[in-house]
Order: sequence, then C-alpha cells, then structure tokens
Amino acid sequence: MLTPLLDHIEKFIKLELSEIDILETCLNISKVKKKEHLLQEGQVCNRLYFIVKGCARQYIINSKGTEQTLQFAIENWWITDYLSYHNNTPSSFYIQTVENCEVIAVEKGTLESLLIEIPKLERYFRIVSQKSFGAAQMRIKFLFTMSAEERYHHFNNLNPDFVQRVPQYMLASYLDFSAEFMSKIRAGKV
Amino acid sequence: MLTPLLDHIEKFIKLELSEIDILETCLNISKVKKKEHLLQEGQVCNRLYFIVKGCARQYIINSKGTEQTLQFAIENWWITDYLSYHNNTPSSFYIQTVENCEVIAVEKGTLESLLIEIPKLERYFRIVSQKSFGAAQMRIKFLFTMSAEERYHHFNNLNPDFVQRVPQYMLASYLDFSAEFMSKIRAGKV
DNA sequence: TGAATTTCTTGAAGTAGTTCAAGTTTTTTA
DNA sequence: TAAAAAACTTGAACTACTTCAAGAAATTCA
Repeated sequence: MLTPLLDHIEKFIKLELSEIDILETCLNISKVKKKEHLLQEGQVCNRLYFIVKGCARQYIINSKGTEQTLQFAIENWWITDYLSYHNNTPSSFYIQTVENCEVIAVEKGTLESLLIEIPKLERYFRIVSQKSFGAAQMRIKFLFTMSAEERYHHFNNLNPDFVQRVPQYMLASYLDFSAEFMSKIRAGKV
Repeated sequence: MLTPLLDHIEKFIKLELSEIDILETCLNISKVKKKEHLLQEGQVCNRLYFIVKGCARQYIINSKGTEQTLQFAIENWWITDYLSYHNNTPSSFYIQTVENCEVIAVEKGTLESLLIEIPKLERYFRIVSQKSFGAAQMRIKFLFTMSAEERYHHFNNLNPDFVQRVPQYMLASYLDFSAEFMSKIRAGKV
C-alpha cells in the first residue's frame, strides 16, 4: 500500500500515471516491529523513511545514559538524519520505531534514480524539507521562550491524541525536561 | 555581483550559460545597512534572502522583552521563515542584519518563475534545505545535551572567527543562556 | 573629538528545574 | 495468568542557571 505516500506527494505535485507506475516498482513497504532500530548511532544513514502507519522517533543517549528524543514522526512524515545522509558521516542519532510500523524505506541509490526519472520529485522533497526546517525553527522558539509547564500544555493542546500514543518519559525528553518533572506537572504539583 | 550565489549553486548542480543569463536578469543584489530589518514579526514572509556579504540573524522578543536570536546567517547562507513563506501566515520572527550586508532577496513570484524556467534549481534548494534541517537537528542535540559552558566552548571551537563578529549578548541568547552568564563563563567565574 | 549609545561585567539573591532513591502501577510476555 | 519488565509517581536535597541593579568599558556618530 503505497497510497499514503502517493497521496502525500500529490499534495505538492501532479504525477502522471506512468510516474506512479515507476514509483510502484521502485518503492516497497515493510513492517517494522515496535522498538526496532532503523538507524543506529555511528552508522552512515543512507535511507529516508516514510511512516505509512505507526510512530518512530529520533533519539540520542546523553552523557548520563538517558535517552533523549529529538523528534517524532507519525503517519505521512519522513524521518532520517539528513546530515549523515548528505555528508556520508556517521550519524549522531538513533532512529527507532515507537509502535509497530509500516514504513517505506528509500535507499539513497534508489532515490537518486527516481529523482532523475521523475525530476518533479525534486520539488516535492524541496517543499517537504523546507516545511520541516520551518517546523524545527518553531520548535527551537518554543524551547527558548516557554517554561517546562507551558511547553507541556502547549504541546498537549496542539496534539492531544499524540500525547496518548507515546510513553510520558519520551515526551518529557522531547520537551526537554525530566520524566519526574512531567509526572509532577501532570499531577498539578508544580 | 551574483558570483557568490552562482558559485554556491554550482556546488550542487551544473548550470548552462543560458541559465546563468536567466539568473542574472532575475536576481539583483542590494546593500542593507546594519540593524535594518528584512522581516518583521507579524508580516507574511514572501522572500528568501541569500547573504553575499555580512551577517544577519533571525530573532524573537520573548515575554520579558528580551531579544533571543534563533539563527545566524553569514556569507553563502540562505535565511527566511519557511513556515510563513509556505503557509502565507504571519511570521513569528524578525530577520535583521547584524552587519552592513549585501543581500540577494528573492521574491516568491520570481522564485516560482525561476523554478519553472530552470527546474534544476529545485534540486539545489532541496539539497540546501535538507542540509539546513540536518543542522537544525544537531543544534537541538547540542542544546539538549550540553551545559551552558559546554555550548559556549563547543561553539567557540567550531567558529572562533564568527564569535568575534557578533555582540556577546546575541551569541548568549543563541546558545540559550543570559548575557550575564556569558560574561561569567568568559571570565572563568563559573 | 566628545557625547550618546551600546555592550559588557560583577555580585547577591532567588528559582525552575534536576537528581536520587524507593515504591507503585501498568503493560508485556511466556 | 503469573512473573517480569516497563512506565509512572513522590518527596527531599541540590544546582545550574536567571534576575536585578549598578557601574565600567567600548563603540558609534554628529
């Protein structure tokens, strides 16, 4: 079922039927169990991942040995380490599924051929990554200007359903505070 | 002098002479004095800015009335608010020159025509924005894992020259600590 | 050049968060 | 369905930073 990806692409560019055919022969979807790693720290990242179903995250392990989530990806999001991908340098991140997932993993060579066969896709990936970059800037703004409690409530208001999907400690680290503090915020003990 | 931009583009794609001609007729460079604003909070951002010479920054004013710098751009960097640009929503940011600058401001309509005339440019902007997004992720990693002092030394090691170019209080806010604390770090009083 | 403005420094007091340790609850798995 | 593992909670002690206020130094510009 590549449909979700094709639909996502068609939000930004118009594909010919022949191009859809090409995409269907080049891409395939795979099931990935919860907690499996798509990328390990130290590996060179040579794939982009599109989440068809489920949830994945990018995280690191800090100097105290605690996991800190830097990014989540749910349905219709791409996730990867673009720096490692483009520079062929070892990644600083782990990418791991948080739920059982259906994922389209696009290998670098495959993508390069696709971009040559269907140059319009350059536009799709340009727009998607420019929007992602914009979102990352807003994220930094929120981290800079809001208190821990404000960040929690703000996120919770914008994404009430998502908050139910992931363990609290992952969300706490994504919002840059400790799991214990999250507990206190939720209990109103702060 | 569009040369720096043309050189930057040619790092990622090969341009025909005819395409260079098109670029030269569509783009123009302007001088912008230090401390002028390229974008004000609340405006819809409909331009991309390429810094040919000088330094600019993206900042916000927080609830205490203090400026916080979210991003710097120097020679050969693009700066804009992609979220406002793509969604036509009012920007949450200011973009301001930090030094006297030479800037190529590309208006949205101009860029759309250029991308139609020279589709290869889609590739250029895709790669540039994917790399920027990668850099933003690393930035979040450093903010999450390093202490204020570590962030300062790390940044200073990577960009010793740049540190001399901007006021300390701007760099302090970019690294997410107070100007006073920056002073103490530099004096070794911490 | 000298006045005005901007930037940097310093110390003292305060606080938003962390850390630790132990216990409880929930979920997963065999 | 019992045992194991994962996730969440709680309070007490701590700390990395902020805030404030005031003065000193450097830079800008008329």
